Amino acid sequence: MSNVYASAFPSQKPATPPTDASSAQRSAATLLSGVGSPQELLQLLGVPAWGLDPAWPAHAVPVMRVQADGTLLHEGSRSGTLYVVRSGSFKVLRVQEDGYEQVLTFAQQGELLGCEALYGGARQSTVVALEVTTVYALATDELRGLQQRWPQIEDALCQGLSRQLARASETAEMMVAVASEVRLARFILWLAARMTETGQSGTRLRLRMGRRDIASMLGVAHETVSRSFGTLADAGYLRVDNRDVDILDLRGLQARARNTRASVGEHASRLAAPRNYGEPATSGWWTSAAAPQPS
Amino acid sequence: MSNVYASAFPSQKPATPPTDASSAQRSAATLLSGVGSPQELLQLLGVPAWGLDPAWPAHAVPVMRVQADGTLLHEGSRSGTLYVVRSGSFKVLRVQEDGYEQVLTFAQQGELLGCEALYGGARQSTVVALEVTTVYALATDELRGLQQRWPQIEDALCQGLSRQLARASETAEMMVAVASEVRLARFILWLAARMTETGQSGTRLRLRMGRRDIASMLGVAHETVSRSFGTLADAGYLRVDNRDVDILDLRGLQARARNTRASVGEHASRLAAPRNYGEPATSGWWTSAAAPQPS
DNA sequence: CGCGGAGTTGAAGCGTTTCAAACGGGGTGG
DNA sequence: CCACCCCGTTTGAAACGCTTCAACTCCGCG
Repeated sequence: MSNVYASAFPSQKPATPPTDASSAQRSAATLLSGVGSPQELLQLLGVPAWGLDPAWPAHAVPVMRVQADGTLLHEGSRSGTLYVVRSGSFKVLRVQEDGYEQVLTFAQQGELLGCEALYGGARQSTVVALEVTTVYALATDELRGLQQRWPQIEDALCQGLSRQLARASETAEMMVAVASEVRLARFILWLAARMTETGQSGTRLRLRMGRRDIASMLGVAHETVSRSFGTLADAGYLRVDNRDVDILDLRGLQARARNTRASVGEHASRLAAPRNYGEPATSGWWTSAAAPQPS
Repeated sequence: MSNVYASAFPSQKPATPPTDASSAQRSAATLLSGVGSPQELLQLLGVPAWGLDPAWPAHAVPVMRVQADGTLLHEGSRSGTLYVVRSGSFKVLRVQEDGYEQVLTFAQQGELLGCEALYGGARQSTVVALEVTTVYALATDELRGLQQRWPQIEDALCQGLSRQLARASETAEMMVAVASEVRLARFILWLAARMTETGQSGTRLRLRMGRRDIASMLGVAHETVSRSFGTLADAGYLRVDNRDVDILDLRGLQARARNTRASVGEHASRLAAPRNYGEPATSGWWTSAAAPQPS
């Protein structure tokens, strides 16, 4: 297997997989499990692999496998490797000084992990696999080489970074919402939107994370998450069976997710005057990236 | 003035300032106010301008001026311009469907604004100046040209993007904290850390934003922010006079900011075992980017 | 079979929200 | 120059919602 890897990156010293230092030491969760094509990588990043010679499969990108509950990245680690989720899902968290796990987001197919590596500092967050998972591993020094061979990678990465940033603001909106049911409703809609992005159902979700993780991300007690699930189910928006969730009434759920803190009345309307009032457009999905937004 | 601009970017059609479309139409808040040097731009982005010919001041980057309460970017706009804060400060927010302004973060010197432009979609957030402000304006199509002349810009931008991402996780930690005083304590520490980054005091802060904006970002009522300020002041951590805040007891404030939701006991310690327990290191500042973090 | 973890549900306490009123500063107009 | 108003900020009191502690069920696993 390591020969495959070595042939893909001849400039690299033999058998130096771009694994995260601390994760390799602490847990045997991450394994170099093969290689993938740069075409697939670009497609994962949302850039159609135009101009890439499809008959050039010789060069490959290392793929790593992470088992369930395995740690891909460790807070404080300094290795400069970037990961792109190929399959499965992760939770991204920060461990507080008192030991509390603050979940920041959940990552799915196509998402970038370990972006802080580019910044040069230490890793800001820990990344744990929620199930069996595979990721593309891109060591920053190898990135230079890749970029020279496939300039598209550069753009794809920038776009990926920018998209991660956009998602960060989405998660922020979930966490600061007032009522716990609103938080949960937004979370479900957010998950559903991400599902459809990767070609999955969009109304029938199988949660990969526990109530406790959801609660941590939403900033509420896990009992409250349970209760909120019950409330949303009683209202007819969802059908909930442990980690299986069906969205029964999408519009209703969206309406529930819209409710925010008591509006400042006309103060806000001064700035945002006759904007999308009464418009069904939500802040993501359904009218996701293609919303023409009347300017 | 426009000749200066035209000479800086001869490839550009004359008099096509890279202003955000909607902001230029809606408010006369943004004005092309001159040009700056790429050296300063790189320095702002945290990349020392090594290798840049300092005796090459002919080429310049357009600088825009935004008046207080002026809108730099409008949610939903599609123009692909990237901004770097040169002076002053902004609030970044999303306007909810019901008119409520959800503040996502505050941006200071050196920060990137409008990064979603790279992603190609519509703007995700509105950006409003909290005071008189100047920004560097980088139209994406001009970026290509800039990159060819100064390759450092590329790296600087990537690092900036990655740093913005790191900051997003910091803000997330503030917003999901449990008690309102903890949220506010973290906010103050976060602000102070950013102040020191730009060479300002670090213990003597002049808030540029109102209580309402702080409350929105922290996800609490603005009355609660006021009360929390009172509580932190009564505890001796701060001296608060309207928008002037002095940090009197930094360690105490840090301790107050550490308090999170009741820890899951030993569940969390299983994963993060003997990590920085008892270590004074906080999640930013004081031991900011240089913390060696025992691996 | 019994243990432990995940999820649900109940009841009590408390923190936050909400409504309300008052204070203070900065602006405008008389 | 003062009065006045507007708005940001502060403080009070009541109601609500969430957290917390607790008990209980269900399920997988040793």
